[in-house]
Amino acid sequence: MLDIKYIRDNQNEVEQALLKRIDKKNLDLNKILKLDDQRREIIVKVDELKAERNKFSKTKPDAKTIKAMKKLGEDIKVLDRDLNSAEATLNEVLAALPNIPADDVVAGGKENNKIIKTFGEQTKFDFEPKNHVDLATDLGLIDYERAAKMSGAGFWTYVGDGALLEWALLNYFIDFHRSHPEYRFMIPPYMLNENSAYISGHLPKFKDDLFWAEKDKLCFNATSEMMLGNYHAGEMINRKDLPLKYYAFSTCFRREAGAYRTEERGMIRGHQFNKIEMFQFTLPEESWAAFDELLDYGEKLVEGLGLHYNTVQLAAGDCSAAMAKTIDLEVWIPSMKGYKEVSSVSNALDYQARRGNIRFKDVDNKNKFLHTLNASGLATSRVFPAILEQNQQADGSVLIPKVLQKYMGKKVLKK
RNA sequence: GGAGAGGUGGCAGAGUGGUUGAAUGCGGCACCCUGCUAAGGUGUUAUUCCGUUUAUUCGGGAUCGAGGGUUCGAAUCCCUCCCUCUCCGCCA
Repeated sequence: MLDIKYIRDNQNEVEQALLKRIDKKNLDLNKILKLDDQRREIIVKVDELKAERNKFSKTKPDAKTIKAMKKLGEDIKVLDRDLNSAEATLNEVLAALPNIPADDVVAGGKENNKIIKTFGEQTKFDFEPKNHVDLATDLGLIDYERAAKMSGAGFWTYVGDGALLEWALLNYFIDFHRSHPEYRFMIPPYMLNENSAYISGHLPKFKDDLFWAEKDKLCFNATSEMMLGNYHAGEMINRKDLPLKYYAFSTCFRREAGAYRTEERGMIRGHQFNKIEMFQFTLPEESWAAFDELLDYGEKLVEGLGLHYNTVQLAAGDCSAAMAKTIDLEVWIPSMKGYKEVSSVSNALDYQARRGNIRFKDVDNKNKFLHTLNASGLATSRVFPAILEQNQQADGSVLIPKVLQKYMGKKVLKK
């Protein structure tokens, strides 16, 4: 959520910045400011009437005044209703506006994304490489068929060494984060209520992409970012307690309605996957340094596995709406001849904090919104296939990355 | 799921229809005093919106879990919902 006052005072700058990420035809700040004018007009009127009423409500009024006040009360009620609907309308259009992109974020969509770092190189095979679905099936790591039988397409079951590899990855991630003790480990609930999903910015936009427990009005989290962002919602954080750094494990659930393409079968895009998420609540002046830290940690995690990946700075139009800047880590999947996101490092500035009303008392004694950042650290569902495909051998076996060997008690996955 | 109790300022805790944004205590902050200083005194101490001013200020509105209602007037009465606690039931 952007600050209406800021838009009021900086209409041109806001407009220019937003045009980097959305189409002119979808942007009408004049309409928003007009709604704001209407809102404030009503406030002035209704406040005047209420002041009048309050004058007489301090003591017992006489019969004549009571009659007059009754009329006044009715007028107030009407104006209050007008005000409520004016505010609701304004909020709706305001909430639909995306965040203002950071200065160094270029305009345009996906086509303007830029690789800013490459680690390793594309694997050269002197044999016909398999895709990860065949590898996982042949090695007995993943059972797609029985998972589909139990739960439907888009689910899979980790089996034997497959389950151990998944577990090893999570342990590797967690051990890495444990070496930074200022980060606290969290295991949040995996279901959340509508209000929380709204605050995290996933409602109303992603309503159809979430799984719902209709009867209980709860949805399954699609990323623990939804939970971590809400963790301090409505709170006033002590300045000296900032930054607050967390990493959380959660299983994530996504309907991925209509998202399937044949090349994305297997584990690339599923209804359920595991992820460790990093999250920070910071002082405004410190959020870009925090961003660099999160990016560094994400990169180290992928590099530790020895996987070839690119660091990609997203153009404004490709960042999700709440984010001022996003850098993706994309790992090489040989069979797809493409790179798939394993981590997304983002700074929301005060956009999420405003929505969730998360503030701190600053040195000037004013309450201000803090900044929120998140980054995967990491999602296993893209790393797992990358390991299988990048590390496969001519005989169909797969070398286990060195850092995972101690969790698995072996160095190779074979039949 | 049933029955009961409760949700008030940073915390504890008064307040059951009218100068109550809210007593009192604790905590915080500022100043003062004091040669027994981990003491004493005085003052101050919520958020947010609108208007005005824009270094500052001033005027007004709203907020006692949330939303609605009754009333000239609601922290206080009524309804719905959420949450906490106690007891009972259920518990793959």
